[in-house]
Amino acid sequence: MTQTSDGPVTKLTVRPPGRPRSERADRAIIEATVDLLAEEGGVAGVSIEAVAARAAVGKTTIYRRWPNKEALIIDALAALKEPFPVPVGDSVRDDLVAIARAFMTDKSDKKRLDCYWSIMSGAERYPELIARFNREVIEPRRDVIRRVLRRGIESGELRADLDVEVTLWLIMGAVAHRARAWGAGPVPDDFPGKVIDALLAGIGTN
Amino acid sequence: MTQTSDGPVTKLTVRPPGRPRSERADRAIIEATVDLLAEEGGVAGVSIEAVAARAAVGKTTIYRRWPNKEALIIDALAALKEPFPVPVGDSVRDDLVAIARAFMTDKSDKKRLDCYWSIMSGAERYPELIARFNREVIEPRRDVIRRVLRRGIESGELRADLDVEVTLWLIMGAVAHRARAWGAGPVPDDFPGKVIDALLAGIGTN
Amino acid sequence: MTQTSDGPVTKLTVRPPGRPRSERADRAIIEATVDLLAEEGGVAGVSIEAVAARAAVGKTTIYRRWPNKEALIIDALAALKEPFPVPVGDSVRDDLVAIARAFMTDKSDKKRLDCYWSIMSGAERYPELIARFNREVIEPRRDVIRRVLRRGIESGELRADLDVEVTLWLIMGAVAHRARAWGAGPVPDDFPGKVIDALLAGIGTN
Amino acid sequence: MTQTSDGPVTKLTVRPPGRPRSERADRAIIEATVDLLAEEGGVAGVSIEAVAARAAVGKTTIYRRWPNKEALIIDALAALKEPFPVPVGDSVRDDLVAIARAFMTDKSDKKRLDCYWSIMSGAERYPELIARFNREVIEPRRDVIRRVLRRGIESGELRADLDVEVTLWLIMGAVAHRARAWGAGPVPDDFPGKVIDALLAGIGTN
DNA sequence: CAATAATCGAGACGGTACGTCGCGTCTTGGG
DNA sequence: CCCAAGACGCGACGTACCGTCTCGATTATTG
Repeated sequence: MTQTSDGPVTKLTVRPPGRPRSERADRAIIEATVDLLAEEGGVAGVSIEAVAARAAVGKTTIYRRWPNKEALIIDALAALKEPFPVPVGDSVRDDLVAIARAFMTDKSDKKRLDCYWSIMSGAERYPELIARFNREVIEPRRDVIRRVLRRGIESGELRADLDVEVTLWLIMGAVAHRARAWGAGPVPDDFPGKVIDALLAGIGTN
Repeated sequence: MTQTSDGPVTKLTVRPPGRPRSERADRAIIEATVDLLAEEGGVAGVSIEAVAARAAVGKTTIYRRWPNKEALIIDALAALKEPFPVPVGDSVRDDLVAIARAFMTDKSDKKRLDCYWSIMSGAERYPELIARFNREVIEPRRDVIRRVLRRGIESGELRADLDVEVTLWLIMGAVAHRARAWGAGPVPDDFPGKVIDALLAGIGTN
Repeated sequence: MTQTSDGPVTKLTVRPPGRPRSERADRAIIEATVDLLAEEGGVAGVSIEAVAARAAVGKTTIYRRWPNKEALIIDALAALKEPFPVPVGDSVRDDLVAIARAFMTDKSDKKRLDCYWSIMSGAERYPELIARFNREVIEPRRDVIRRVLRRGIESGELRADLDVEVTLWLIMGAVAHRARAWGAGPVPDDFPGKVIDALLAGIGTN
Repeated sequence: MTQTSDGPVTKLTVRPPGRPRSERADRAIIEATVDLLAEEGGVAGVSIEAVAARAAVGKTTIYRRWPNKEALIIDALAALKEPFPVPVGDSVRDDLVAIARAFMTDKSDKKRLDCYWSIMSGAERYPELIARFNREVIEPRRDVIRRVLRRGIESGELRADLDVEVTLWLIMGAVAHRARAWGAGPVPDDFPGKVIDALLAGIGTN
């Protein structure tokens, strides 16, 4: 820190010497990575070489920023992450349906959904990736459901003795598994509603 | 079935000419495949090269039997597959809990469960694999639940207007997702019971 | 040595197990190397990648045979080496002229001459290369001149007190330097004769 | 020639605006280049990167002065170039021997000789370099020999029908080739004398 | 003295080649 | 005909330099 400044210091980080890293390259690399992740359908389909080619960037430029493919994809993930609003509708039931529907079809574009599952596929080869993905993308969304459930308990719409975590697994599990559609065809439009209603009413006779 | 033929039985199956394939190799390959699938935690971790090395077998010996990795793993899967009995207990509730518990922890060893999830992870890189896996391993187990649910409807233990398929997704989803335990730690012993009870009673206040 | 043979052993080397190395690849690689050496005009112009591409061969196949570029070029050199006949003409003078002319223009194709100088260029970056080149290609040719000179001394055509090595440097030096034609244009046809004649007669007045 | 101007002399050269180029950098770069040329033993061993590192200078500082490596080395060469006096001794023979010896061992240090051959090695990868080197360093020295030869012809010490150019190739070739000493060890002290004497007397028996 | 302008070192840029690894396939001699 | 061994062509890996291109900082001269 070479400044002898007086007054409130505002510059907390000094720019390092030399040519600064190109933000254009940053963006191009992340975009190329996300595109390949969605198109190739899996972490394995994303090669640094392909990313470099598509981003019109030298491999060096990628390796200067990320030590390996996993790290690159983790950061590309961040580009997918975006705040998921807590819905506050008239009823908890409608909110849960809305969340389920959003999660299954993702209101944003197809690319994002493709990436989600591409990442889940690669899974265990890239444990750090899956961990961060859960922490930064999945868990926030689980938390949204958690809040709605707690609101429901307080408002009396849901049972007071509800086990929130168990309910979370029921909702997330049904939604995520069905969305994956392992050979079961596209998700019917009324599926989210049916799931939540079944869950609310229970399947037992009293 | 290679028979050693005794007595007057006419030869129904002719042994092909040349050296017969080594059954020792067959077993070693399948075992190595299953081990790798469980250990490496993913289809990608299973390379023909690695299987051959672990089975102490030439790569040719593998490729003579299976056209590709996918086919090999499918057959290795069969080694894991075993009949899943339809439980007929005193109550449908107990049966469902038993099924859920069995599915999550699997009666047999850890290896089997690891393989299940390794395969699910591989996902769309190996569509044929996942398809056959669903058909031969998953669907039979879903069918067991289906039967129990139908029995519950008939016996009056479950609601008459129950949507069986939706219920299936709820049970299977919760169970499978939780078993995968994406960072959530080991499955508590009472989890299956809690899930089924929550589902039976419903989470809404009538 | 696993053979229990009787009689005179002829098989001195047993073929190693596995698929034998492709002689076609051997040839293609050497040829591609020589071509590139001649065309690109320098060791630096020969890249393993380019050799592999031109020979329609994987890089692995090259690296399996040679540890690095230097080693490859050394062996490619051997393909250029071919016996240089000791001329036995009517006079030592004519023989020397013939040798000089052959060395400058090389009776074989242009490619060989290009390679010679390409190798000499790379020189110090590849000391082992230049050493072997001298030993296997240059020195044999020097030896041819040496023999002719000795014959001349015996026959009385050359001075008895001739220093053979010094004479060698004179002949080889003039020839090689002029052939290199550092900006001096193509070698005139009568140059070899002029050099040898000047050398024979001496430049001094008695 | 940057003059510091004194007295009434009108300014003939105007110092350009802005920060003047560092003469320290100039010197450091040239010195580093010469050192690398001698040490690495070849044009290829001289990389701008290496020069910049050794001169403790930014690469920009080099590229601002010279458009490419070739140009840099050409200028570095100039630092080596120094007038080569035409010897006028008692006899042409002694003069030739002196020149030959000087050329082989070079009065100045080892570094200079190393550079000479490093440059000659680089050859056709750097045609402009070799051309200028010949023009500015080699040819002047050839010219010195040329003058001595002409003087010898006039004085009757050398044959009147002498082909000066051919003789030049003989002397320069022997000297240069032997100095390069491709594996032939250090140059014996009496080599120059022997070469010139052999050339003067001729190797033939009249 | 402030403005101007070319310099400086540092280091990122796109690119090419390196030598290595693992893939799935092919091709041997021997059992 | 099977088996092991291992070479084949291929493609991606991560590294090292290359020559070029910005940067902020420095250092002279000029208005």
